[in-house]
Amino acid sequence: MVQTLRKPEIINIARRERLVTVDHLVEHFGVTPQTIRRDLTELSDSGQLERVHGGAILPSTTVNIDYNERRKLNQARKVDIARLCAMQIPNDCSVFLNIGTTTEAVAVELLQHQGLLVVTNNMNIANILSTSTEVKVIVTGGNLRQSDGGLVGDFAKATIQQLRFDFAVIGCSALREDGDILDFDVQEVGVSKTIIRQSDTVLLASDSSKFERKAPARIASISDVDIFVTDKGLPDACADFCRESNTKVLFA
Amino acid sequence: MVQTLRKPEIINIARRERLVTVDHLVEHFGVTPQTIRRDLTELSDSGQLERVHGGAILPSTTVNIDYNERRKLNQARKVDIARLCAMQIPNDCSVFLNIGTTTEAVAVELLQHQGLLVVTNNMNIANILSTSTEVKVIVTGGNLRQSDGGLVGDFAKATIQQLRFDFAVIGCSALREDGDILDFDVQEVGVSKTIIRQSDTVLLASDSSKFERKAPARIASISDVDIFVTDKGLPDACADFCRESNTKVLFA
DNA sequence: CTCTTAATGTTCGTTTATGATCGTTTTTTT
DNA sequence: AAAAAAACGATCATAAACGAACATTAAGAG
Repeated sequence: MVQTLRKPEIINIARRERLVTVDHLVEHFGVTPQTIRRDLTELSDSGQLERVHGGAILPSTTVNIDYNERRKLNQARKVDIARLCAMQIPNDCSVFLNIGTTTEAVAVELLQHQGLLVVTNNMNIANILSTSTEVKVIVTGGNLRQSDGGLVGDFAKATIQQLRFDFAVIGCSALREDGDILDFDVQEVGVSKTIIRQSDTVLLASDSSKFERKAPARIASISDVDIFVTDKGLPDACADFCRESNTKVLFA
Repeated sequence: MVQTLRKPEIINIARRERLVTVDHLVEHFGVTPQTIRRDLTELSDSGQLERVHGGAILPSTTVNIDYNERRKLNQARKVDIARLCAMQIPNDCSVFLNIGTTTEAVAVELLQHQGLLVVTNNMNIANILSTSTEVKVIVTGGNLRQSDGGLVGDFAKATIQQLRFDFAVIGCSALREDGDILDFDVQEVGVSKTIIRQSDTVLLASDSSKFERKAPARIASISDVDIFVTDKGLPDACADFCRESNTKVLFA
């Protein structure tokens, strides 16, 4: 006897609302705060939730620790960008989400959507969305990259080539002010290019700190993107480039 | 109403409601709490439900369960079977692991191996093995099945068809004494057949309780399998069948 | 009809979950 | 920075749920 009947429901609510409060759960289940606290403590001990004062939140879902550290860095900004991204996507359509912490944040936001078909080459995203009954998930095949849970290589490309998407949300490792979108992994480039080709509307989700980073492989240009969702701090040179190339820019 | 009629109904209710309570079932069937408890205990023993105080819930897979649950799994026969399976597999070779909690247990054992290439259509297995630097993982594509993290459908099949494996470890939902290997999901059948065709040595990992369960789809016959790893309690009829069809049987 | 067997009900001692109390820690307000 | 309020965890008492053993009932076989 390890779990109580309430725990699965608590996790469900947490996934839907991103956060549960003791008060809210007390009312929902008709038990005392003490009982709810016990539940949350146990869920936290087993790693299913993360305890905060007054309630609990979803834990970070990650593959390895370095990666975990990295994702904490710009999390607040990322969630804002992700939310704005998710707002561009209607219900009942097909979406591709590729590798990257920002796209993972988008996946969390998409849990609120209905009737989606999400295709992804990111194991973390598949894990996140597998909790929803409203989202159908297709995983591309591929070589599993330990560092970030990405699926890369020919199998991924082959699967994507057989599909078309209403929307694609892509992340990147680095950006240049002249509009180049860059990635660390040469293998990932082929996949990203294919995604762009197969999608009606391409969203690039990236915070402006990416302009300060370097990466070797060129995926595409921002001019190939329909909507660029970022935060304030976009370099002027790049803003000009977006205007010229008719790429819509949204600031979170 | 007899027991055999109650159990499927209980599972139905559990699938619909996510959880069942003893009280609710007592009222629903008009029997005593003790009877319901007996039903739930048996459903829990056969792995179809997970028992909690006051009722039962749908079982969770290995990925997101806490350490104590994992230890409980360790006590089960599954781990013995898994260990014996892993012992049949040398270092530096290619292995396919398909859907099932037993194959997940095999994946845990394979963490000790070196130089493996593991291909899988099971998200949980990919998650487990992604922690190892000694194991290279390829994930087949496919539709993500929420219930067990399985990847099924044509994408999975297409990926597998392009590969060959030194070893394949397959699990199943049910077994018949005449040697038929059965699965719940018709989609999974095509995948399993393909796996068997592409593999030099096929291991079937299944505890003998599977003989007490039923499933609609026929994957293959035990005669198509090279090594059958199970526990004591193999029905005589099946043991005879294995001898005739030249399938090696190993008891954990 | 009786005998056998399996399912269900009954009883009872044990275990588990819950709620109440209280001193401590954290957060918010002043 | 201090005070007040809220949330917290530990502890204990109680009621509910539990499993085991035994009794009863129903169904089928001879």
